[in-house]
Amino acid sequence: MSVQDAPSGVALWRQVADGIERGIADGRFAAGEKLPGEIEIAETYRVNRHTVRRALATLAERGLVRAERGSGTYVEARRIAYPLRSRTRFSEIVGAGGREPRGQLIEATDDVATRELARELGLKTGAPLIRIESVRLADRTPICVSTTWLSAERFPDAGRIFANVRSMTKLLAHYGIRDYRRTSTRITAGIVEATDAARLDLALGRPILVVDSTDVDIDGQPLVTKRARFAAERVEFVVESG
Amino acid sequence: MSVQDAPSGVALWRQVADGIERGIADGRFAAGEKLPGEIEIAETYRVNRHTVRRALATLAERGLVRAERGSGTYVEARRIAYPLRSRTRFSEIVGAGGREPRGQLIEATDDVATRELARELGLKTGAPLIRIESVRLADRTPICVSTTWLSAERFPDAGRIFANVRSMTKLLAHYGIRDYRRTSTRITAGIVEATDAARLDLALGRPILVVDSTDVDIDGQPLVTKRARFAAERVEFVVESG
DNA sequence: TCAAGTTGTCTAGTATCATAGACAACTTGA
DNA sequence: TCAAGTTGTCTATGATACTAGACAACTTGA
Repeated sequence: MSVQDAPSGVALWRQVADGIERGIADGRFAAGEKLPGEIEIAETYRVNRHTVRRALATLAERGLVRAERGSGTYVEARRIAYPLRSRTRFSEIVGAGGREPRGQLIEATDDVATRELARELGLKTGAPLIRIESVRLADRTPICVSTTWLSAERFPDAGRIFANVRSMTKLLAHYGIRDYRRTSTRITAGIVEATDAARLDLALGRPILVVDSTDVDIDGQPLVTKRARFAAERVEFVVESG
Repeated sequence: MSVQDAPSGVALWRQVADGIERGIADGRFAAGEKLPGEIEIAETYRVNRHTVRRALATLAERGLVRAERGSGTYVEARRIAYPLRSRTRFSEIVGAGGREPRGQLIEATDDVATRELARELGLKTGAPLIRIESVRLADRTPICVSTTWLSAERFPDAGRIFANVRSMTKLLAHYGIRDYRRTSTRITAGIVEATDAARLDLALGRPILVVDSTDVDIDGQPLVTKRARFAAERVEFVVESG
């Protein structure tokens, strides 16, 4: 960072990494292509080569690029990079500034906990739940459909409230929950089902990525659990540690 | 940061500041309301009180909160906080991860440079320009309409290309421009005109914020200049130094 | 074979980040 | 008036970020 700049709170290597990742995401650096050399990148961003190396190291760790000694660094990613952090919520991915984007609600209905859901939410099998179905778009292209379950006892009227606020963060805030984090993200794959195929505008028989995740409050108490189904041909997950 | 966490590249004080700002933006902390005490915030985020103080200091510097010694810290912001950084571009505000959002194109036409536009773009009066009209939404609410001018000589066919890529970053990338920054952001106010009122879904006679800005490439060469008109009752600008 | 260009790995120094503790200055309400 | 709670300021310490320079190891193409 130059001396005269006010500290942004975002490390330089992170700014460089984000810049390169943006370049990959919007196609300036195509899959398989060679990135500019570390020295050139350092000059572009006006930082030290070591800072560039740190940025590239994080991208390599996440599988977005691959460094070849003596040759160069190459782009590995092929689809939309979809970061999964321990604090991931859609409003954070899309960031501050504008209002948070909203999952498009399909329906909210009552449900009861299977043994799986009960274990995930720390409830008893058969406990009353609220089930929310929603779809998420990027550039008007459906990216995923997801099902969210909450305890109907802890969050009475959650379906009606979600229909109004249409945001999980606001829904939780309505119950006094200021902050929460994600635990136990599990990723599998499958074949799209008919209803999901229609919602995703996807042909029958196409592969999907299935993501099961649970959000807990700051004390570790489970709040909501979700199963999201992504069109595999449109996204690529990048799991981060932080 | 706890010892076991991987470094995120985002300073703790910045994470706390972003969290509080998000709380202000989505209404968890209403205007005029008192924030939790510094010690309580520190416990919520599990950081030192000094770290919280640094976060609050940046928010205070930007006018979002106001600290009163012996009493507490109070929320000042009233509308959507719209950060204006020297590197502001919409894709950065909205962040990485999803695809970048796109300004909704209204029309792209030919134009010629007035003396004002010529000075801003480093061209001669009467030079051929391309004018792009677009509207920007947040949660389906129109936030601003903007007019963008580019040199028709330097960026031939820019209107047609923008109609395809619908993104200023991609448009510039198409001409080999990897990086650019914003200079000379000027903010004034006015009364909405009829065409803008319709596009903003705003009643006639309502106030607007007018933002004139110019983006330059990494060598300081002017690329594009814009005039954006914001519905004043929906946004609040926060000019940052970085 | 060899030169040029690339990534990998050291050392070292400065600035910032984050924690920790203590106390002052001030406001509020009992 | 006074106690409790708040923000403001100071010192101190260790960890991390960033820069700087040098050189090794390797790939590519002439």
